[in-house]
Amino acid sequence: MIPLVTIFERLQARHGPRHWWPAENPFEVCAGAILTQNTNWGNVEKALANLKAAGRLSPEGISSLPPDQLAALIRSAGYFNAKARSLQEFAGFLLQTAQGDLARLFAGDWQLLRQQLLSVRGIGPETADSMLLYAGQQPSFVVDAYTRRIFSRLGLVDPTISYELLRTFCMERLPPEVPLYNEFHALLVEHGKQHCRPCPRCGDCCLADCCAFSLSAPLSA
DNA sequence: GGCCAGGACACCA
DNA sequence: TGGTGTCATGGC
Repeated sequence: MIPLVTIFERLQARHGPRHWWPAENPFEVCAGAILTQNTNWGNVEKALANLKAAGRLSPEGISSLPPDQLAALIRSAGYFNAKARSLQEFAGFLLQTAQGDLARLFAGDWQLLRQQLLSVRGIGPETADSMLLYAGQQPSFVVDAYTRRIFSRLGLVDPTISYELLRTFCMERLPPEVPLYNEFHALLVEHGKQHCRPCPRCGDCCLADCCAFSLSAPLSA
């Protein structure tokens, strides 16, 4: 079994630093985490730009907007009715729990906060962990479809493994370091989006030992 | 025109 | 606990 740190190093060598999360402030990270659910990031950027232009990219701005108007602003992100509701649920939670102050929200026990976030309608495990890691700088590993696909292709886990089990698998094998978690997830997304194909020789992910030699080769090779 | 993209939830067995 | 349907736009 390839150590996760080795996979991380190969991803790093292949793709370089990813500089995640692409946002101007922690609240934008949280809004983006909701908007990007099962959606291309390019569509999310348009929705975020609309919210900014309307002066609504804040807990108060989102909370005070009629649902249909909020849905219209985030239309490009898809599932706009559901996501408008989720954004308002999160904004309400943030206002009620921490007076709209994310620094205050993340100041306490983050594992307790994770449970609270999971109780907010529209925030599932990946969204909660993205908020904790990228907005709150807490060592909560983010798992997504790419993580499951790549790790199962490498033979590390079963492809049907649950979110929580895969997250635990990762966190038990990595030191709880925010910069490492940040970069690892971002690299897995990048690898999954553009480059991860079954190896023509071994059938594994191209990060496998079989193909590790080729990591320095051009991406088109 | 079909497929996929940085999921979550309700409902059912 | 796990499987399935639904939510929906935009790029390729």
